[in-house]
Amino acid sequence: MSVVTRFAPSPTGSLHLGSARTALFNWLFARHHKGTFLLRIEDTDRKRSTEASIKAIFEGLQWLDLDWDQDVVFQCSRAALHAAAAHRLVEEGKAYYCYATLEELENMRAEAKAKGLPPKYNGFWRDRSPQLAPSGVPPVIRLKVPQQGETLINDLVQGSVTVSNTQLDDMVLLRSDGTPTYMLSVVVDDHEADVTHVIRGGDHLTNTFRQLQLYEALGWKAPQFAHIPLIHGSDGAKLSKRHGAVSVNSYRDLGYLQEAICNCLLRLGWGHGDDEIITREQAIAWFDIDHVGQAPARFEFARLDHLNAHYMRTLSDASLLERLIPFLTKPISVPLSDTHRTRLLKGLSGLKRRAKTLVELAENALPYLINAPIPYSLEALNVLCVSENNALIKAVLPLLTTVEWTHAALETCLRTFASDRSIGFGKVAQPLRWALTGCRVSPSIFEVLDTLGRTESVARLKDACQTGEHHG
RNA sequence: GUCCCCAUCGUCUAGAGGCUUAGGACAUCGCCCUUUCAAGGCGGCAACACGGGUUCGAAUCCCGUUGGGGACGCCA
Repeated sequence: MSVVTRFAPSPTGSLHLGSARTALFNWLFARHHKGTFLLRIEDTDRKRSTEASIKAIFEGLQWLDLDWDQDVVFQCSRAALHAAAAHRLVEEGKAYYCYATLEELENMRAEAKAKGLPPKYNGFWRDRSPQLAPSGVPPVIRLKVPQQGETLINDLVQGSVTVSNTQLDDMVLLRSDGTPTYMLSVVVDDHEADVTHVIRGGDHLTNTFRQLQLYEALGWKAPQFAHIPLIHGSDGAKLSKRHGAVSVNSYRDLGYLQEAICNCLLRLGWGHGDDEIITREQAIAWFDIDHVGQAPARFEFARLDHLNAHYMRTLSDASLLERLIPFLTKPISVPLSDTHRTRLLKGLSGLKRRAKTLVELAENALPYLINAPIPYSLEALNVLCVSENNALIKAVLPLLTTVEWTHAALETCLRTFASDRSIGFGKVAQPLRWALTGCRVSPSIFEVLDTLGRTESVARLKDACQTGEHHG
């Protein structure tokens, strides 16, 4: 039988990093086995589901390049089918109407807890005749879960996990307003879609005991389960909003590449020998759940930064530029002109080695995106107004008007200039750097000159001399 | 409170009883390169949580302890 996996997020927020990894694992498993990867939006909680979340989830998945097969299924559109399953179980005597109020339930749990028992519904209406139902209380439908024996999960990641059925309570299948709960919908929909492998976060492990009971009651074969360990923050607790950026969309806005995010997520809880940089193709070829670890993994930025820097460096300049453009318009707040685009493309190879994120890259690119006269910070002015520096720049200027404008020629010219005066090259380069970029650090000075071009470079240097004199 | 799960360098991991003096990567530290900052190269520091078994032999199997995490909704 061909593999069918699914990613089934609830649209109550943007795509969480942990959910993204779940999606990635499901996607990879399906692609590896040449199976099917489905997307289902679990919007049975009408109060908390939002259009914005649905949009964010689609965006996130598309950005990560995780494509799904077949149409998206919106779970609430199938509510009638779910309700029918619940009513069938009532008819078969496997489920029943329960009239307990919210207050009563709260009391039951408190009472059980006080006695050192698991906090659960006590089965009050399990064997009572509905004739005794109080008037005006709309009932829920609960599953009759056997109270003897135990339930076993043969989990593909966690191994066999057993729980005593006394821990399980008669869960609600249909709410008093007639809408299905997650427990019911998930089972019905996974069954209808012929899902073969349910790969999801470890926080669902205990739900699986309940869902297994439901499969049993409905007389359906349960899929295989694989509960992957959760992603934790640097403090060891389940990754959540208080750890800072948590949605994939926010990582995109922080300037991370989808390749880096996927590679990073893939290596959280899974490994393939000594391989660290793993392409999409390799991931598909190598990924399988038997190598997924059982321990939760901490997410830390350092690794993501490193991977991101790597992927930025290896991307072609042309495609990196395309990804960089959305980050550029912010600081310069004007559309990219052709001159700037050409300049940037030329300077990108030196720039991309010096940044961890697109945001950082955009910041460093700023000197290429402005024209003389460029703004000088107080720190820059302090360098430029030193008379030796000013004189040095003045002395270099005539050379620059005649030298052949190539990286190699510029290098020869400036190095000769320095050695003729018996000064270290740094003494020449650093004032020039301040004058040309307004910054303490930049790519190689020859590269900066080459990238800016003769006209712009000379203009900046002339302006720097004037500005320096003025402040001196 | 009840139940379930987990445990190799600071972090992510390799490890399927002898191939292990426990390997790689990130981070960190040092050196080289060098016009700044990076990148790159070379090297250093650094782990099998603890205690019992099983076995000729255990990071690997079993039990316990400790520590961490997760779940206990008419949320998903």
